[in-house]
Amino acid sequence: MNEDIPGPGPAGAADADAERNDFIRAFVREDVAAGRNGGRVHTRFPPEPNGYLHIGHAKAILLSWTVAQEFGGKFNLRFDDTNPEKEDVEYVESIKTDVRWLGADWEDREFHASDYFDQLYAWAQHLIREGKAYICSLDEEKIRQYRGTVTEAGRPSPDRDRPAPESLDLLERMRVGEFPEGTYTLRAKIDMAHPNMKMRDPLLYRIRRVPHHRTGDKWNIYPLYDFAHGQCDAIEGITHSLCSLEFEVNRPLYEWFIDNLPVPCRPRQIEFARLKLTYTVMSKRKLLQLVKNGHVNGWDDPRMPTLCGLRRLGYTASSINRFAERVGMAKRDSTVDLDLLKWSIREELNREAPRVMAVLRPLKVVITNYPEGQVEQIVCENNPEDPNAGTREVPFTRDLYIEQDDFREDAPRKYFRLKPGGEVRLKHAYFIRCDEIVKDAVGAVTELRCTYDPESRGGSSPDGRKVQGTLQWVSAAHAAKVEVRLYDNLFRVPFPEEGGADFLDNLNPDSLEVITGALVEPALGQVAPGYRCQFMRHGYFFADPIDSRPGAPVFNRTATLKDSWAKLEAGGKSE
RNA sequence: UGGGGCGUCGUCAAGCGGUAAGACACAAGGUUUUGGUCCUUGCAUUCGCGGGUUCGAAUCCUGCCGCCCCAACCA
Repeated sequence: MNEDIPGPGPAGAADADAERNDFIRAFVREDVAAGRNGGRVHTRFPPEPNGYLHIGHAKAILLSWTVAQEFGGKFNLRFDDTNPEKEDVEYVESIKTDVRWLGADWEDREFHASDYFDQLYAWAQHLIREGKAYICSLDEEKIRQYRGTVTEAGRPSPDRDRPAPESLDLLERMRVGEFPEGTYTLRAKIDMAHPNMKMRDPLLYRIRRVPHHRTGDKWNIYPLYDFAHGQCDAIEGITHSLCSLEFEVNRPLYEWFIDNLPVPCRPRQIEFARLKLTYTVMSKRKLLQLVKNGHVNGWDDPRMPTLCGLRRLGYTASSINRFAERVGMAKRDSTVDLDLLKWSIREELNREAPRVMAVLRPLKVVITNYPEGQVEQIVCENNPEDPNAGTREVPFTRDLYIEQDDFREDAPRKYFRLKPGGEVRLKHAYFIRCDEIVKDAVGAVTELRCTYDPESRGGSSPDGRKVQGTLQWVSAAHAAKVEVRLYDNLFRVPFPEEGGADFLDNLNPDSLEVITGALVEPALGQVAPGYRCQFMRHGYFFADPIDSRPGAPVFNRTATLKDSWAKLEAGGKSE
């Protein structure tokens, strides 16, 4: 790496957390105090390997992980792979990468629900022998009809009292593949009139004559979520099974299995509100649609709320940890303001990211009274927030570029930047005054002819005169040309589906602007992928790990800086 | 409308009978060689609504109202 350039930004480890308190931790504390499960705490994150993890999963992962940490317990990663039709190994690796990136450590405890298929099958047989499960021959449509509705009780299946030996035999034959899909199911015998629909003889196994990504063609039947989840928890010695609110209605069933099976442990399920964010969508189905329809460039497109997308945008794991902490934990359906997420990365990068100068839309400036051919090395501080960040040298010459936005021929009263006859400071360098505007045939400004004050070297004048504006700049002869990608919110409205709208209709057409001719200070052209910095007065940027090439980094805008000038002007208060 | 859950600032979220934390956002000042950061100040006389209990309620009781989840051989 070029020595002129300050070191890379923060890599992103989770930082030590302040004391947290929420209803889940209160329950756990209670359980530990009461000595339940021997006072152990053991949590797990159970993703289904059918998609990429998003920021909502981060909240769940970090909850289980930090709870385990705080109570001196353990944390497992378990793939909930009971539906071979939807799941694939493709997703397993990305999920592991993302969980690891967040800092959650499952050590050697990576499990799969499919690891327990034999045990689950044995427990299914156990239930049949106990008279608590039976093979049902109703088809899908009939099962639905017999189940009743939320206001009417269901009716018992005609097979409800099938003798255990017969059910046992049928189950075995289902397993070995004697029957086509849909012909039989295994159901628990609970209560067809139960007010909780989940308790009306729920299905335990269905026939699926498809290979599984881990067990191959060993099985022709696969357990359903309810029959797998709690038992898997119990097998792993999980004490606290933390999941989102929609599983609240499944809890009585979860407990029914724990109560009726000789399981080795008594896990407790506790539900919390899943994370929703403004200006985005979170469901796997919709994210998949964005990818499949080409609205974004893949799961790791920096506009996606996926963890790989956020990582590629330039978010650090520590900023996401802090975000999750700040969001809090409760049971209320809620939608967090995207600004809170953005703030979590800005706050960190403000502290740690080196400042550099970049001109996104260049406007030529010639310093007419500066000697031609002269090159001065200007000393620039790397980070005003960090005295230890040191300095670097940036070349200054007669021909420079500044930002087009930083010059205005007809400037409003509160415009502090360069205007005809006006004076500004070039950051760390000199005061310059605009003397002359050069325009092309159609009247567009192509060049500014300015004079500098040699006495103002370093950016301040001995006579104490003040300038209101400070601009970043680059030397025309030395600047490196790079590609910059300006990312903005994926959707143009906070609630893309509000009022029954199709979320695709609310995509933000300006969510990505690619700038190919940005000019940056010379050393920045040699930066390694993954480099983080602040482009002064623009925002925080991240050298894209995928599209950057040696000597040709591509910079993704992670977050903008707050822009109170834009706000002023938009509010019509700039006069 | 059968069951389950939830309603505290624009958005999250503390509070658990003793008189409304904090964060983000927002607003107004100050500092500033980033119109960034930072600092100061402001921002719920009120806790979905109505009754009741109490010396005292966001917290207890009660009746409404609203929102979410459950009728996949998905998780």
